[in-house]
Amino acid sequence: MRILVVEDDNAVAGFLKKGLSESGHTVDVASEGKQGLLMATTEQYDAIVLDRMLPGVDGITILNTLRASEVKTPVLILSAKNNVDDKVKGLRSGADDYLTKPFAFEELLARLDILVARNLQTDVKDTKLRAFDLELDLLTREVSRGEQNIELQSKEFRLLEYMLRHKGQVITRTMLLEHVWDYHFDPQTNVIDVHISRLRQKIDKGFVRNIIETIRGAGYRIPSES
Amino acid sequence: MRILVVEDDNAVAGFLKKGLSESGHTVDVASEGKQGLLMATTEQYDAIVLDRMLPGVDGITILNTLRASEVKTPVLILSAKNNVDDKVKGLRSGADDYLTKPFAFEELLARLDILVARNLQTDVKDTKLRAFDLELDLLTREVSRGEQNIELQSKEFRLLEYMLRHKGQVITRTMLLEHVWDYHFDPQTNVIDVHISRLRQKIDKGFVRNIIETIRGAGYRIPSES
DNA sequence: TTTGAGTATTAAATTTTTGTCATCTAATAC
DNA sequence: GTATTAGATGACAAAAATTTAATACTCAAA
Repeated sequence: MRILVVEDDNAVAGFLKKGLSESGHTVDVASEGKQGLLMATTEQYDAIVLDRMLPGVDGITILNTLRASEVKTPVLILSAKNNVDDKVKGLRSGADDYLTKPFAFEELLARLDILVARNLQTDVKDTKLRAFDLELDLLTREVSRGEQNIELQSKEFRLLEYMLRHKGQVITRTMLLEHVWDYHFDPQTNVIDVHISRLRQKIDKGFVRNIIETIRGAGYRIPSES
Repeated sequence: MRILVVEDDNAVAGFLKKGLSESGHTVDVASEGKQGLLMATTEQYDAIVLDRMLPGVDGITILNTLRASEVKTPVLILSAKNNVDDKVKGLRSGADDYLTKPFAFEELLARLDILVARNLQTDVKDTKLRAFDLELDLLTREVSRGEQNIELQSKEFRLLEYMLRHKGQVITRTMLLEHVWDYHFDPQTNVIDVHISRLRQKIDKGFVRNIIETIRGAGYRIPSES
């Protein structure tokens, strides 16, 4: 479990790092707000422990910025302020928990565990696959590119789903035959080429950026990002 | 938002009921552990506020029983005990939050809101529809009854999905024409009857309990429970 | 620049799915 | 008990999706 601690007080930061590490977690420490924000947005953490009072910025401001940029990592605020208004304000800003100093390390650990367990549960079920402005919703079976809705046949849908799940890698015809067609032999025809062609007519025709690339001599690919 | 308060101290219970009601919530109070357990398992709540110290039973015991019987309603434990071991024990038993008396009502409210919001998020993403031992997974498009896997055509799948989403109510042919076939007129044929028949062959044939009931003169129904 | 292998596209053939119709069965009212 | 109506089902027809096959295009090496 990977945890980011944003805390300027070296004593507290050290204490947290030591304790969390001993409990088997990986810990990164940011001693400054801006640095913490950067790390939180660029790296992937299971939870963030955020000090309320940081030099320069307020912890709440960081939290707001974080939530505004779609980062959903659970945040536990740590604060010396023990008055109700501050607590409520912290909780209402999108924090998932709020603990006042001094605190018992055991309690912090228990609370972090709960936050992470909850989040895992939720995380598991992202029902959408994406590439550029193309979106495929596994639940509703809707596919769209930009604003436009696209109707796909069931084979086309499965083909696109498989390719999106393997975004970034080269997908050979054999892979597609095995996993989309369930053929465990070579049908000696160009079924796949035909389906790729039809799929392209629907998702790439009229757009500048093509979703499906041809890798000559190997197969196809949907590039990872930009 | 519907909240169950399990609290033996009348003063506290009254305070909570008044405050939560004023914030627009519906509140039920149980002054005894056993009663609380019964209400929590038979009724549907958005959150439970559970006193740690109840006459007779311990709050933790109730919590354990609740979780053992698959009740996932978020629980906030309220306690006079402010020592770390107790807190940790409470949190580790499956509570979602732990607040010590005396507490500020505003903080309780903020914490309850977080719990409920979280839970709603999670709830939304249940990708399975069920009736008796029949299960339909919207994500993988797999349908099974008991141990057995069932292959459905896309129309059959949509038909079954619609019926499961309206489990318990009578489903008229007009409803099915509108929502599964997208016909906004009467095709004057028995398309639906034929599809129901085919669906039944797949999901009901060979089983004692039928999933799809005929409501003569009205339509069909999948009964709610047992 | 030419050539050939690899890929794209179109049209036709085939298979699968969906819909229609006629007949059979079951339920309810008379 | 019989008649009448609503629903169930099997066989066939229509429509739609998928596959094959023929042909055109593209890229890169000789």
